[in-house]
Amino acid sequence: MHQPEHLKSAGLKSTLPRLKVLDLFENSKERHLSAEDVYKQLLGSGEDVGLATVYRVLTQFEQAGLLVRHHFEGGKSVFELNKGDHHDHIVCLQCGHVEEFYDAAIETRQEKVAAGLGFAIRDHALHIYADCTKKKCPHKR
Amino acid sequence: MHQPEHLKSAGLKSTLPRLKVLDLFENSKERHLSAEDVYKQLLGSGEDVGLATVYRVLTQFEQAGLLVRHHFEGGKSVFELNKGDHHDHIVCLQCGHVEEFYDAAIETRQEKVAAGLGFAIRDHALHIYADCTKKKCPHKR
DNA sequence: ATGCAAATAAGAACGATTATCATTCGCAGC
DNA sequence: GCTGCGAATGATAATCGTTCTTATTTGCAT
Repeated sequence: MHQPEHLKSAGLKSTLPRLKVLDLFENSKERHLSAEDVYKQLLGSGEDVGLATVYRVLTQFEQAGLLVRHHFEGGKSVFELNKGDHHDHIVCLQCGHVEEFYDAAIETRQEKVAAGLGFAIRDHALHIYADCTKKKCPHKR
Repeated sequence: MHQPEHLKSAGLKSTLPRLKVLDLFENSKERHLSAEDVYKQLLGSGEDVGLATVYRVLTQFEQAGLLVRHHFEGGKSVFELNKGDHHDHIVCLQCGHVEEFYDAAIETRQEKVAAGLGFAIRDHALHIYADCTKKKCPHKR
C-alpha cells in the first residue's frame, strides 16, 4: 500500500495518521465507518492516533474527494471510500450493515420531480431502513 | 383552537406548553420546525416554556403520531405535523425551505429494489438538496 | 377546595464534533 | 544527512444538539 500519491494530489502531506486512515478504508471489511469506528479500529491495531486527528483527517479526505460522508439516522456521520459513482443506501435495522444500490429509474424520476417543482438538484440522499428477510441476519456488527 | 381532544386521545394531559407547541405547528408559516425554532418562536411570542420541555413535548408528539420527525443534513431534528400521508422532501439550499412531494414510481421502485436485495422496508427517507431555479428564491429563511 | 400523579423549568450531563494550543513531524533547501 | 519552518498532531477544552435529574408546579379527579 502506497497511496501517498492520492494524498499528494490532494495537496495533503503524507503523514502517518493519514496513511493509516486511508489504509483502513481500503482494507476494512465494512465499507462504511464512523469517526469512532475508525478511531477504535486504529487503537485496536496498536496505532496511536488522537480522536481529534481522526475527525480532522476524515473531513480533509471528504473535502479532497477521497471519502464521501453520509448522515444516516442516529446522528453520527458515516464515511466510505469515494468510488466515483453515485449510489443510495439500505441500512439494516438489525445489524447496522449498509448495503448500496443504484436504480436508474429512481434517479430519473427524481430529476423530473425536482424540475417540475422548479429546483435544480445539487445532491440527494435516499436512505432505506429495512429488516433483512433472511432467517439470520448475515452481517455482524 | 381547541385541540385538547388530540392530546387526550393520545393519552396526554392538556397542559399549556403542549397546547402552545401544537398551536405553533398548526399556525406557523413553515411546516418544518426544529426544537430550537419552536423554542425561539414561543419565547418571541412572550410564552415562557423551557427548552427541555420543548424537546420532551416534541418527542411525545412524535410517539403519539401527532408529529413526524426528519433528519436532514445539519444534524438537528426537524418536525412537521403528521398529515397521515407519506411524502419525501426537497430542501432549498438557498433559504432552507422544505418542499414536499410524492412520486408513486419512486416508491414502487424502492420496494422492488429492497425486495431484490432481501430486505423488507420499514422506513425510508429521500432528501433532495437543490437550488431554486427562480430568479429570486421566493422563500425567506 | 384537596391531593397526588403527572408535567414543568432550570440546569447538569451527555455524546458527537470542533476549536485551541503547545509540541512534534514532514520535507525543501543546504 | 542536518536544519528550519510551516503544517500536522494529540490532549484537552469548548460547543452544539439533546437528554437526564430534581425540586417545584400543575391538571384534574375527588
